Amino acid sequence: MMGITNFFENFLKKDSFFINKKVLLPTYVPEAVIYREEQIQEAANILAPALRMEKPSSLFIYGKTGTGKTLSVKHVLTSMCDVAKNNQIRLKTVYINCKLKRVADTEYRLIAQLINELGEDIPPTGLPTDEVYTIFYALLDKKSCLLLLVLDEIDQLTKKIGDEVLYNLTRINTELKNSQICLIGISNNLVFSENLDPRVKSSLSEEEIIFPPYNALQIQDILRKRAVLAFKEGTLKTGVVEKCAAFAAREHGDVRRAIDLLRVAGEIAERSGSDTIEIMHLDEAEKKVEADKVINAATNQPKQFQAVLYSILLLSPQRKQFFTGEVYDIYTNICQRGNSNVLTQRRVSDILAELDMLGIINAKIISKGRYGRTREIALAIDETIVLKLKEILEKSLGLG
DNA sequence: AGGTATTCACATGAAACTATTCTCTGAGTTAGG
DNA sequence: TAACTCAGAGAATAGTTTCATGTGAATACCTGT
Repeated sequence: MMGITNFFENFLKKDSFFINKKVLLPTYVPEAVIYREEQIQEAANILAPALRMEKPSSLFIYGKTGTGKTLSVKHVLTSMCDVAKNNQIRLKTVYINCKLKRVADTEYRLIAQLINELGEDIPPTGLPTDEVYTIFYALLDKKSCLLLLVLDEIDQLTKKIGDEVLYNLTRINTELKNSQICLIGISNNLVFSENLDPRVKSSLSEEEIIFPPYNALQIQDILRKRAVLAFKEGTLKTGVVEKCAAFAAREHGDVRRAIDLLRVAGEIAERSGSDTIEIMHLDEAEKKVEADKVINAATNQPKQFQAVLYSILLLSPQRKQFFTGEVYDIYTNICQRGNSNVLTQRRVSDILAELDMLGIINAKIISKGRYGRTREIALAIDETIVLKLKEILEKSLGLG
């Protein structure tokens, strides 16, 4: 009893070396966006007509994850909103992330979310989709404003439900009397528009901006800027920022990851009772971030999915690589043992593809000639994670 | 030997089905006038 | 008669099944030398 109280006392007394941890969270929007001035200016040029209530060209933004796309767009939009407010311009901006599960990842939910943003409530299900459209039209027209609609991770949306939604959204303008809508799409996928309906493509990507990855030096600068705000002076050992940046630069310049890494390193250092953040903590953070990612992905999946993953884990210590059929056999066994029903091989094949996407396995389709065509599967995660993951899955699946 | 043709073991696609969650509608019921 | 309840029809969605078609190359099967 005393021990734990002491712990809390000490915890309070020993002031944290975080000044403001929020700065390192992905939701943080910094005052200034550095190394993106060019792109921001270009976007501003394209969107500026909106302030005169003229519909700007629709805009498409490409770039890998963590290259500042979302941040830059948000930055531009907030300043536009400020100006609009000062000058009583009826400009509205809506930002929607299409990847968010149960928020905007289907046609119905996307429109429902839009209606929500305009300040109206809509039931989560039960209504026909075209009725939702009608409500949206009416609502938007009533507002008589210019709407700048940002669809983040738009590639995820079209991959899942096709491009009909986008077509409908671009067509809206011809139906509206008092309002206009301007689409701004953000995509991680550089060849996204290739497999789009040509009608949609032409009306959606009138203008395009490409965000190149940051290089290591730029990442360093960005990290330092944040670190100054987040940590007390002198808590960050030299070399930590450099290593963090180098690591991110290797991974196509993903700053978000780098910042995340820095935060986790800080947390680990704090918990271990150290006064400074060492490179050692960074290494540990790297492992933890990776492990968390995998474990999160796995636990959020349905039972059957977990069963497939579990059979792969069982199979992997014996052999470096194996094939779909072998996984399926083991999986069938597990299901029978766990008394759950067995999925078809067709479905398992899809699950394997998903596991590949999540980066938990490496699957390559190979042909073994006379002996068929199949996926060559290898586990892509660290040994230490495997044990942990195995435990979690066993518990979740109710296996002894 | 050299060239086709087969054939395996899945992959990949499309459509359709199932269970669940939710709304809306309208018939039947209730309570009050 | 107005308000209330409650079953049933209809939607959206996730997860899956069914049916159909595709596919790369190691082997089997020819062919002519």
